[in-house]
Amino acid sequence: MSDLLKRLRERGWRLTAQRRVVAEVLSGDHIHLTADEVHARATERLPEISRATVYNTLGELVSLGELLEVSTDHRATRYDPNARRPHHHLLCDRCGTIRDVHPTGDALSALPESERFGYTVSDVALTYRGICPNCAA
Amino acid sequence: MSDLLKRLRERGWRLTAQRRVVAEVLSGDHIHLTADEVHARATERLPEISRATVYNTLGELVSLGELLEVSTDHRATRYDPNARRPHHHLLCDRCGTIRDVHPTGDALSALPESERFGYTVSDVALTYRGICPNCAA
DNA sequence: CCCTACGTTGGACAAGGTCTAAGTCAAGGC
DNA sequence: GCCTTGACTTAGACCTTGTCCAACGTAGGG
Repeated sequence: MSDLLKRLRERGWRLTAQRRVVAEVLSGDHIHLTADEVHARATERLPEISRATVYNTLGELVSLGELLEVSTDHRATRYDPNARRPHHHLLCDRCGTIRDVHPTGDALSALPESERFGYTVSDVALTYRGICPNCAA
Repeated sequence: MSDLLKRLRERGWRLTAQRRVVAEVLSGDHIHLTADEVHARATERLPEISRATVYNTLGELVSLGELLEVSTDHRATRYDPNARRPHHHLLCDRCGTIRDVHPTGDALSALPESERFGYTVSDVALTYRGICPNCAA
């Protein structure tokens, strides 16, 4: 959080109340909010913050590599603040809850050259699906 | 295709011209159309077919397990007719082209019990990202 | 303390998808 | 073959998610 803001300042970010609030709302583990949820929580602390600013800020954080976009299904994109540590996701099919997980092995190297079709492969996303203990009960 | 229609009849599907056309449009390998693309191609063969019917039919095929939804980013969901053979996807970040790929190993078993958080895990989706040879040139 | 370029705002707009009420038609029964 | 009926289709309104813009506000260098 403070770390994040510091890094952003060093990269020429102007530090506004809105950006601070968005960064605060996103801090923590296993946080995967939609843009609207970020906006709702930000509004609690800074009532006048606009949707456009939330989208702008999220977009900037994504291109700076501080935030990860997670698109699970065709609904709203979620944002994952845990972008600096590589990880994958475990998604509950019923309630949509997401957990960060760390499978064994390296998924990237599991794709043989013959299956790359000439692509330059740079990244891989793994999403496990299932039912969380809460929904199973 | 004919196989597909036969399976659907056996499951009580009423066989209409619209459903036939949607099934036809989707047949083939490495096909990953958006709902709108399906609608456009279906319209060539059956001009009056409506968007709602295309969405309905796609949704039904997905719940019958004949079609796979692929949501790559926040843009339109794509539909993959290759649902009966397990496979994963390789996506071009620039133009959005998707290829079906078959990595080595079993991604499902790569998630240790300690990383399952009590979830009943049933499925895993792997999406490789990169640049396709066309866009690289 | 001022200036100015960067940031924020609200509202209009666009794309993707869902819903509904009214009309149509596949297919089983005669 | 023809009727009947409930499943299917239709057009269009509507919703959600996300983008764009022109006018306004302000962080931070000088």
